[in-house]
Amino acid sequence: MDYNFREIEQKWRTFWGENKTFKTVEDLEKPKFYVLDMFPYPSGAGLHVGHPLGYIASDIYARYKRLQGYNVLHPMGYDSFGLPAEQYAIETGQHPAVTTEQNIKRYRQQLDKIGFSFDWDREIRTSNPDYYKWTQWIFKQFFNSYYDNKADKAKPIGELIKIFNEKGNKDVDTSNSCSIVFTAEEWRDFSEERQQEILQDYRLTYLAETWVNWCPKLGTVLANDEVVNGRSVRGNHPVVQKKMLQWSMRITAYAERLLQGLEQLDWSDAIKEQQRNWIGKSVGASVFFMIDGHNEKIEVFTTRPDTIFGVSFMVLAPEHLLVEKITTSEYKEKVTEYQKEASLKTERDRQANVKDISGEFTGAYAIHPFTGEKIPIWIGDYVLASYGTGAVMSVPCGDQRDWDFAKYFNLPIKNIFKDIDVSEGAYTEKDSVIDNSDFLNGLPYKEAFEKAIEEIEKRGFGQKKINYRLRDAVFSRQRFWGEPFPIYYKGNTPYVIEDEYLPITLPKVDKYLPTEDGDPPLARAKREDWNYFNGDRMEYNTMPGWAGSSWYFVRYLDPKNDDEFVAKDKVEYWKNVDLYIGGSEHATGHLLYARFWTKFLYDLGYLPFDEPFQKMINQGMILGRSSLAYRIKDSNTFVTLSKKDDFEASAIHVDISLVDNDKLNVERFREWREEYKNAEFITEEDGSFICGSEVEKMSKSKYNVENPDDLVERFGADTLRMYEMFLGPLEQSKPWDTKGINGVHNFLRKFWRLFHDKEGNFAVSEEKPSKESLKTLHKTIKKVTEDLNRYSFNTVVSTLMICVNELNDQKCHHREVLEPLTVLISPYAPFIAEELWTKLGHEEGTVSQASFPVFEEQYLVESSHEYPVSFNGKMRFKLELPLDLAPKDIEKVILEHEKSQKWLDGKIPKKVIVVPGKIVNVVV
RNA sequence: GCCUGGGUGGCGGAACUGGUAGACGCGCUGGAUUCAAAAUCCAGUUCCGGCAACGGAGUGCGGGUUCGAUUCCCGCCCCAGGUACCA
Repeated sequence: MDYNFREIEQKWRTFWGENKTFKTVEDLEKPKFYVLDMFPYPSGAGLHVGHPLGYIASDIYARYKRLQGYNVLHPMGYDSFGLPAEQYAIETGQHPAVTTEQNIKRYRQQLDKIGFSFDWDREIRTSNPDYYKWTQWIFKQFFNSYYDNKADKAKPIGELIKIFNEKGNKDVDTSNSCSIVFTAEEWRDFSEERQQEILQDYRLTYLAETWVNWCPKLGTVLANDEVVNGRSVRGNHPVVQKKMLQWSMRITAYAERLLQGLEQLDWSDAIKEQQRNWIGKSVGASVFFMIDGHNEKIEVFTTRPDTIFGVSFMVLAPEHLLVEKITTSEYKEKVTEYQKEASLKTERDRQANVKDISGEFTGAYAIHPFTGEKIPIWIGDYVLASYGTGAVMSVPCGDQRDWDFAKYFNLPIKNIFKDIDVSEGAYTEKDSVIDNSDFLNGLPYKEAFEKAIEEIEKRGFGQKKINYRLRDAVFSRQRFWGEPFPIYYKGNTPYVIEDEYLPITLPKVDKYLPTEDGDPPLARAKREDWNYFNGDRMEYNTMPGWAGSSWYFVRYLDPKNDDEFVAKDKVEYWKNVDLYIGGSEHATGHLLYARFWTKFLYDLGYLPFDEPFQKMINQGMILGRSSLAYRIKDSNTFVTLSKKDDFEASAIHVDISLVDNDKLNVERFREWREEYKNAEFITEEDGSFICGSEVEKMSKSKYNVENPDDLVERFGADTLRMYEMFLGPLEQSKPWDTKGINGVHNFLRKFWRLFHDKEGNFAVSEEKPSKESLKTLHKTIKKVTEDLNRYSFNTVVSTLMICVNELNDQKCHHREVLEPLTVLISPYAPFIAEELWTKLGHEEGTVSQASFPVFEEQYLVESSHEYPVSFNGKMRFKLELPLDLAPKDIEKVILEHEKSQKWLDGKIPKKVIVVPGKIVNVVV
């Protein structure tokens, strides 16, 4: 019997499904291992060959760990709230739940074909009320918590209220946005509404007026990472700035812990660095400058307090609140004009004109805190209102932007660096010695930095300060297809809904669009459409896409629990994810938010770990290889690749199924589309038409998409799995090439043939295999184990190929070799392995319950080694020598060898290096 | 600009801690089988010279350390991803 992969794969797919082979239960006897994929959004387009890449790798690893005796948790689910389903609903009136359900069905079918060992009993969907009940519950925990800076953790808001009642807010050290100070008496006298308003400033999720990225076309707010170059990532629509009352998450309270936590994670440097940059910690000082003739001061943030004596002017952002107050009448007109211009500029324009220097003098002066000098105050749009305090102390000798500004407006440039020339530009290195700076003179950077802060604090015009670029995360979306908030309003005051009424399910609406007043779609629901209603109105916003994905990895541990988001004993057993595989595009979104929520739930004692994903691998993208035909301008004539430069021709994407090895099937091309029916061709000399090619993203519009279903049908899932791994290192982006899949398919057939005779009968020998075959086997076990341990999935495939090639040459058909080899290959090619495992006589279990073979040194012991002999580092010949030969004797044998004579050419070698068991190098 | 990766045959890639560069696969060339094709099998395939034995060059470029460098160090070029008036 030949290798009938279709029959075999169908058989085992059914078997695994019926027997729930990969169902996982807690087992305290076994060590746990949690392997997780980033769960997909089930889009209508289905999967292309790039999607399963990460899933295949994680599945291989999950199967490998299982064979090693671990209790492996390997679940899958769907991030099923999202914009595409909603857009489709707007267009067709179809409820997003319906389309989502259909898409999930299709995803499941495609996934099942590939033979993943997921425990489908643990499947979750973020849009399922059983699931989002707990997303709402977690939101409530954020609402009911504040951040205690002293304890460096979140605590119940009740504790804070108690403190307010007893002592007011004077001494509390929290992460907050409260700008007033009150006593206990005052607190108690506040109205309920006022108290709630103040508490908002302390809660870890709170309502606040915020500048948001508003996308008019999508009718929603977008997160910063959903906007690129002033346009929405989804749909590429323009995005403008708008002020709205929004729910926010106080992620800034966790900035330092999110930064520190990275140290202990086994993630790529690139991702860690991205998160570090995103958090953007800078250490410096906050300094106050009095304004001459006003009872006002300007607060600036600087990372270079050591250069404070170099300040020769100040610049405020055009939007800065003090500008109105301090501008003198003489300069009023110009300043107002400049402010107007700046406000009209979009963020994009400001970025595009980095080189254009602009600004206006306000007519006002600040007083230098140390020297008492009068410093002119300017406004300029290179200072951003949204960062720091929106004001800078300008030190032209130490900052290039300040230097440029000073040069342009002819402002003084005071040099405070010893022996450094600043006439051509600012000196931004930190290796100089301070000069011209009173008490800082003669100090190097680090000492001057500390000394400056010390003096600033001592004299009371500022303090050391740490600034973060990270902003609180906006948590409201004006969409329908998301989690409703567990919130109702009395007047303008929000109240959370009691646990017993959760989940608050999505109400029925007549349309999925905003109302005429611009309220979100949920405002369309009538009172009776809600499964719970209280107060004057319900919250109309829904949660953002990242809400459900910020904690889903926990729900897999206990997916059906209706009393808790996860049971204590389950989370104690499984803990966090040991291996997480997914794309790197989530670096500053999902991966940051999930870490934030985990730390928060850890603070409240709900989770026994504070980092969700211990080890992460980011798989690269599989790119498509597009085929291009060149059409001569204004004609229907196409020209073959080698002659295209003789014409004025433009490239047209051709469906890759019409092209074989760059050769276009001209007949089928004519049939492909009506417009090419009468196409003419200028061919190569041999009459063939050759296409050009380009490596780019897989997309329908480029006709370069390969569908995994087709490949499974033609070659089998085992072949597809192995080939995707064989393409190259997992993390790397690489082009897809369907041609190469044959090589892997042939390998599996060769492997199958080791177990069968010429007639196709199962024929495995019970005799003792040769020493050589055992050596091949154990060499392979060793390499495969090592490679899997370092996640080198591609080289494992090569190793297995080499092994099968060698066994084939050795005519090895022995059980003692083939049985362990079957287990070895099973993580990659589970279907064929199951079939052969059964044939080998294991009727009882499946190969997934076998034990991973362990390599034995004894089979690899060599008595001799083929020494490469180099002369001056260049390998010239090889010589087989016993391994127990002493280096001195090796040297002797080599030098006396006839081939050496030629290279020595009568000369005496200067030096002979013998590395026993490795190489010999002769220096002439 | 800054940060993080990376640059090896016609292509994807291998070489894990400095020790035979190009494993494995694709493609290509030749041969066997076949009426023919597909499939399969065998041989060859880094480049240059040579029928060959063999010789020379060679891991983006230039330099260095070393008996020996794809691997380590210095300078530069190019590609990909991220990020940006962040004070």
